[in-house]
Amino acid sequence: MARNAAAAVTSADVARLAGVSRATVSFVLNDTQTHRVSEATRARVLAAADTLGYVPHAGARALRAGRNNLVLIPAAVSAVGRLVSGWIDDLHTELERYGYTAVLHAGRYTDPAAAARAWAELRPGAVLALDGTSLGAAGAQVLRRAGVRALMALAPQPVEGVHTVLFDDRRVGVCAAEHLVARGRRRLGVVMPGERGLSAFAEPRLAGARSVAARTTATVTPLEMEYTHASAARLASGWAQRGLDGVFAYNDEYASLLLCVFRDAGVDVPGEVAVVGCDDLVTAALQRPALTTVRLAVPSAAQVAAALHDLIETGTAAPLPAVEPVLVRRASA
Amino acid sequence: MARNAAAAVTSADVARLAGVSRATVSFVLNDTQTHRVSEATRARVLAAADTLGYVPHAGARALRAGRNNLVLIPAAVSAVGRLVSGWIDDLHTELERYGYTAVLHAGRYTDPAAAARAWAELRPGAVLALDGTSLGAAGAQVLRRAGVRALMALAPQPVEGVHTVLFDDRRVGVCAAEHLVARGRRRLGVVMPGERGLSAFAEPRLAGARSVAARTTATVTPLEMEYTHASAARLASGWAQRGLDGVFAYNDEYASLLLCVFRDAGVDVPGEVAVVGCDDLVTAALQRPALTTVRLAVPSAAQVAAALHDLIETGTAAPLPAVEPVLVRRASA
DNA sequence: CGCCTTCGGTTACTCGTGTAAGTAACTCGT
DNA sequence: ACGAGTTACTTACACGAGTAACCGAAGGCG
Repeated sequence: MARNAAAAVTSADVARLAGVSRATVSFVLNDTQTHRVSEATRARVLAAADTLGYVPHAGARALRAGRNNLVLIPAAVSAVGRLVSGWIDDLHTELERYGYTAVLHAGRYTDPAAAARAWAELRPGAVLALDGTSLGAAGAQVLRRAGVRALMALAPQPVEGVHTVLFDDRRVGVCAAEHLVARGRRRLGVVMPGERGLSAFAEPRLAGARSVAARTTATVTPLEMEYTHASAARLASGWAQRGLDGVFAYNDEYASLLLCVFRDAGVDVPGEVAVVGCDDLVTAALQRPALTTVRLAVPSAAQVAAALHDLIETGTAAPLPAVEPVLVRRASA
Repeated sequence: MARNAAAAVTSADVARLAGVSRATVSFVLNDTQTHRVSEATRARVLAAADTLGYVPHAGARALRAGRNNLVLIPAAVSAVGRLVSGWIDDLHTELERYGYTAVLHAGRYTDPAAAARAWAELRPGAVLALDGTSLGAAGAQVLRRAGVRALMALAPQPVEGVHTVLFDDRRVGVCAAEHLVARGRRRLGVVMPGERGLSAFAEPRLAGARSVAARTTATVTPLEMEYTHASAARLASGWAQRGLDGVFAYNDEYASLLLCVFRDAGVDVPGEVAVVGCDDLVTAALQRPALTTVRLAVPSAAQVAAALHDLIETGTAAPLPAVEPVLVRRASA
């Protein structure tokens, strides 16, 4: 296998084989309208490119054009729940329609500025941050200076220089906690998941629940929990002495896990403890007891793709509707 | 907001501000050992880079160096189950240690060659395909010609030019079907999920189950199913007239969904129908009845990262152990 | 004083593309 | 027959970064 010998094939190779100049190759392959090429040479060029297996160099193209067609979505895969995974796939498809290449990247960075620098190196056309904290005003400035045209983020309040889709995780916590309080619960637990990348969502949800407690007679206790049977079982086994009568379980997956270990430990739901999840996953309605949950209405992938395209092309886009948490009441709370 | 005016800051800007040549900037920022720079100017350069918020242009660097530090993982997010999502995050971290930037990308391509071309445009240092079909010999050649150094894939048999980790989804189907047959089941159903990107896994699993049927008295019926309550309920409601006594449910998530709708429809598990999942997720053991499943032992993220690094640097790497399916027996089958 | 090193820097070329500007050949209208 | 216009292509440069080769000044040594 002549790996090193077989250097990457460039448009110059295609030009040589087709017996034309490199410029002509470029005109043909990009279908440039301002220049005409005879059908004969056009065919020769296409044939040459095909036999050589020519693929343009995105880096070189980005260098020349000053931007590329990447859309970077910084997010840890495990932080992408079932709720958004389908949505992200749809977004891929929508963006492809505009000619963009969507890409997911989950680095483990010490601070937001370092993360922004790493993203900026790729010179993406757009950056779409799904959590509220990873793209702040400072990071936005770094990316802008690096020539990134479109910055979009889900965030609790408008960020300077970023097209913000308003979404406050605190309101999720408020929504869940208010429901629990309305159902007569006073000693609330809030699950804090251990998985990577989730604290950015979990912390504000906890804060939201606390704000509800502050204006009522309720109390809030954070409950550290890994997404493992052992960790959940540990929580359930010592449940009696905690004396909690309501739990907001971060999301439906954690909630389902809790329902299982509560059942095994003989803790009655919703009798002894009411449970609220989040995301309204397919399985939520199928749990026994059926899971009360918070549904999040996210703008459609098509809307987001269109907005990103506008941002890249014109620098501005119509504001997108805010994400509203809606309580879906079922049997568990 | 002076978006267009504020052109991207380059190393030339840094050089100007620091009062040195661009070469010196490059030597300082890359800490080049072969050239010495006085402490004074080194400090000036670093300060200038910092105040300007300079970030190198990955494309330009890739152009010059002939390769970049990207590791491309082509996979749809929704096809990445809970099983591998944590693994992929770990892989991100491990690769970062070597200085690589891992990136996930899920395009919807008409054929594998088109997909390979799209990936090749980015000129990644490595491509890691997690499903057996997306990276064939033809795609490998395209990528090789584009200068991609490391190609790695999970595949049922060695692929020309690709560092293959042997993993045959058919064996998953065999493993599940053999267990069902051993438990006395003869009329088997195999769930074929509707989600994007899953057919690459589901088809061979079905084939594996069929091969078991072929050498026994059992029959196999494919069951089209979406990951929705409605689709699952439809399957459960017409269950009696199908006359099936065993199901391999593709994975644990589909299996859990099935268990729920079977329970609601009054279909007894495992009495009337035995159910086998796959992946051995956290929730599998917690289902009622506890879910029998197939566990897949994947090489560690650290092992894979090391192998990719070796491939990029030296062109060869030690073979990784094959992925073995292991049946985990519980109550549902 | 002449010659060799070392230090600290610069100049100049390269990577692969896209495109503005230029050019050679051919057609056409009067 | 000759400028004008059209067609079909080429030449030349820019994008941002890395680095081999070069270069002047200072220091060391006989």
